[in-house]
Amino acid sequence: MAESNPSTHSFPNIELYNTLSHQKEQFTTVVPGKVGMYLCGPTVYKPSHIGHMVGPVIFDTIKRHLVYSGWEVTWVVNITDVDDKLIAESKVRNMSMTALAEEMTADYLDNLSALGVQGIDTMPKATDHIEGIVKFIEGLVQKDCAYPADGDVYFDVAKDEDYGKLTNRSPEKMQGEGGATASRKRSAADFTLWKKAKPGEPSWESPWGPGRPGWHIECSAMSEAILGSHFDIHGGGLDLVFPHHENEIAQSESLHECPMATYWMHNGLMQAAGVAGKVGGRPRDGSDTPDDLAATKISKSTGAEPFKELLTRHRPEVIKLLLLSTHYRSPIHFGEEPLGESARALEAFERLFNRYERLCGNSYYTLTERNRHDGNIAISKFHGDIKEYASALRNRFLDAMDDDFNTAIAVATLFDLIRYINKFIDSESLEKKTTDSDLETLTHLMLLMRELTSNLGLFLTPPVQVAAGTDGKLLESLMQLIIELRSRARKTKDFATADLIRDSLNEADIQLEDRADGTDWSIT
RNA sequence: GGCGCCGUAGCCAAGUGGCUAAGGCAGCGGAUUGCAAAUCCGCCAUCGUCGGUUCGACUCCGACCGGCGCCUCCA
Repeated sequence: MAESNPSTHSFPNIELYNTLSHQKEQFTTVVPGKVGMYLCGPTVYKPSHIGHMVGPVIFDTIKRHLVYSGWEVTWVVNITDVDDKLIAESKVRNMSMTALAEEMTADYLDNLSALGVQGIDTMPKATDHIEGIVKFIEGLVQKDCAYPADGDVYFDVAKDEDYGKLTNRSPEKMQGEGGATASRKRSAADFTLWKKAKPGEPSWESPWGPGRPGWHIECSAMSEAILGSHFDIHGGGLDLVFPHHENEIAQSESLHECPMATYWMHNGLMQAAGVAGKVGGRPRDGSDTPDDLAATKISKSTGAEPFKELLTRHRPEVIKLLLLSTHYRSPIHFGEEPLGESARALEAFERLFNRYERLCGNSYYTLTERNRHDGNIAISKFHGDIKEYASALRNRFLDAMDDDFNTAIAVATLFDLIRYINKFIDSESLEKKTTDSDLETLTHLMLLMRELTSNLGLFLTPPVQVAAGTDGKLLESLMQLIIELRSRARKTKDFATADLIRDSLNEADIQLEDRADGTDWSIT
């Protein structure tokens, strides 16, 4: 039982890729046994699209794996609720910035909830931390790392010796924001910490007059307030590496004189598939022009559809499986075609879950989600070849996750497990006769599956029924009737009628599956 | 122009200096089925091109070709 005491825990070796060092590093935490993790969240001025969901899904899985492995994790995702874009959009929609932010935050939360992203511990809003932000800027001004200019405050890049270390840039080579602020800045690379308010704009009092925070400062101030001046993991999309994270490092490390985060993790960006669902790369043949193959980043400017619209066509689980089938640092090939493939792949899991439920009477979704420690113990409940297989498969899965959270390999092992369990059911003819011992083994195998799918954050809750309520009952009884009639036809070898029924249902997207013990139906 | 990533089967996508280069989708053959569906078994790649390093490279280096991202708001 000493194992349950964090101070005596032995933690697995985890390696993760650090953008700062451009290589994989062994994971160690600032405070033993505890992990502080900060992910840059959305600016809430428009409904979120698929791109906004990548980070949360991936980091939810990362948190799951760390918690599963014994760490105590605090995960922070910020909400940027004050910003130029919010001000502009609230004018267009003739509403207050606060109301707009609340509406879009609610949209964001709905989407996270649909995707089963459950691990976020706190979601600080920038407007709740103005005081801390002002103090942060004051500290920088006092240390002469920043200077006020006509109501604005700028970070002085020249005072930060290692500015650019995250992205290998030097201030001299950068063009900077330019425009109206250029004349007030000492260097083009200097960036805004505090922005003077124009008449009518939302503003807060400060030593430099009324204004609002610049883009980067909130993350520095809020991460410090919640996680401390040096925490473990800072994450975000690859598009945030520069300038956002570079500037966060500059601010925080100039003020605190310690590393801001030990590990900087960045996820790949969504790519909209080009023609024929292709991603790009080398030309395939003379007929393919590069333009036809081009994949491009999905973003607000390319008119990505709101996530909620996507959810009307695709179940959250399908989207999640697609996201996890690619390594998090790679670009993700996204579109209707890949989503369709993901949906077909997903069915293999759900058919097995249904099969298990038919045999054992238990829903897969009620099975216990084990942690790593309990999973280690549970492996000993298998015997012989099955034990060998289960143990090897589980190790393959865990090795992949320990190696920079390689969910692509982890998912692949799951497909192997599906085949293995189906084979077990087939070879023992469990559909025809079962013994207690067989069912016990089957349940242990399914518990292993459960342990691993929950680690990824997959199949947490039963799929929402397409037809619910009274309509569902009506449909159910109609289907029972139709199946009964077809069954009678089959018994009298009237296959023409039986096939007519099945084909007609097929055209209505209802699929029948005949089994020894009856006929199942499902909506495709 | 500067910084960085990538190019693996029809499509998607892992991976390794040398045993059989994961897995998914699609396809083909077989078992099973009244026929299907599902399930199981089997088949399906020499890793953009050209050089170099090496006993040996798809994996390391170089050049070239092609794609993508960042340098401006962006998850």
